[in-house]
Amino acid sequence: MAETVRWLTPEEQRAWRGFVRLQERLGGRLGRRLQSESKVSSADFAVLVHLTDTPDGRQRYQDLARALEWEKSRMSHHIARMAGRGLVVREECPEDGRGAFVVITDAGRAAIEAAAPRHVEAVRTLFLDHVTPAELRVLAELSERVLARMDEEG
Amino acid sequence: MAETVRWLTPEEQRAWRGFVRLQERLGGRLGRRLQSESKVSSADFAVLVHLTDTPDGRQRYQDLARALEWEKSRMSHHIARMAGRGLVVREECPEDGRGAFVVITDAGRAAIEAAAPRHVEAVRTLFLDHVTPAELRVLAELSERVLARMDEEG
DNA sequence: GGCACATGGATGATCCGTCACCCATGCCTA
DNA sequence: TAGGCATGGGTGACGGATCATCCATGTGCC
Repeated sequence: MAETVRWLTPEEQRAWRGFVRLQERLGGRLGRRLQSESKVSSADFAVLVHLTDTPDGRQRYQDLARALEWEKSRMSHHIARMAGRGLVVREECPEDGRGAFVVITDAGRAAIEAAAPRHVEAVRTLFLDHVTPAELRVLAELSERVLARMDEEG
Repeated sequence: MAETVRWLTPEEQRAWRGFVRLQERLGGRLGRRLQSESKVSSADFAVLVHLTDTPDGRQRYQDLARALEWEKSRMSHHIARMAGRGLVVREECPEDGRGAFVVITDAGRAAIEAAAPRHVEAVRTLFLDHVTPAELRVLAELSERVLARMDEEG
């Protein structure tokens, strides 16, 4: 029971706390803006973006789940809610009796087309406008490196 | 309706997406570790940290809410749950009939003392170990600047 | 004192995410 | 072809966060 805890140094604390707070507050604001301006949540938005990335606006549950790094359970629940609001529909998969597709509807397309410009604008005014290109590069590299480590470890 | 949306450049996308993902996955892992190893959530942990920062382990709901940047409603619900698990107790405030204190219990102290070393260790191995001091400085400055802007605007 | 308004907190509804588990289909091998 | 495991997805219960609303107490002002 060697009590050798390496507590955070002041600089480490400053960076870590700042990062955590930034994440919380930025995420909160962006989500609330999206919701109130366009009636879609951040999660809805992410799904719709991925669906519009494919030519026919259709994707397998699992592919979507992998792309967004969501659990299949979350995907299932979330798609059910989105389907309830008419943003997407569920479709059976002919080739694989187990599988299913998520397909964006016209209403879904309308929703994301309305939401996207406002969302991008919000990301700019809340975040990007206050960060230099050099800082942005550091942030990107750092994020990718840490994410890669997490992938390796599992 | 001038359609002049300034979409994100590739570098902006890279940084923004990386940042968002990092936040999601890091937060997820840390939370799950805390929960499974020590039976407290990230939110519990934050509350307990702030309580142990005061000499007698007691703080007003509202002060706690301001320190953590939580809504009073969230604080109320969360403290109720923590009280149910015996980590804190609620106490009436003699000077102000409306107010109340949150007080950490022995079980609460035990919980955070058990959780803190593991949590710090996890923050190190998952994040700090893969970030240079220079990057950390950039991250701290950037976070504080953006947070300050958000404060100004309201 | 009596009114309006502010403050501190509680509550119930609703949405979201996770966990544990279930079920059906597909696949592979004995 | 039967048994067993893997895969794709669904479900219910629960903890968690937010919103709108409510209630009691405090405060300022006429």
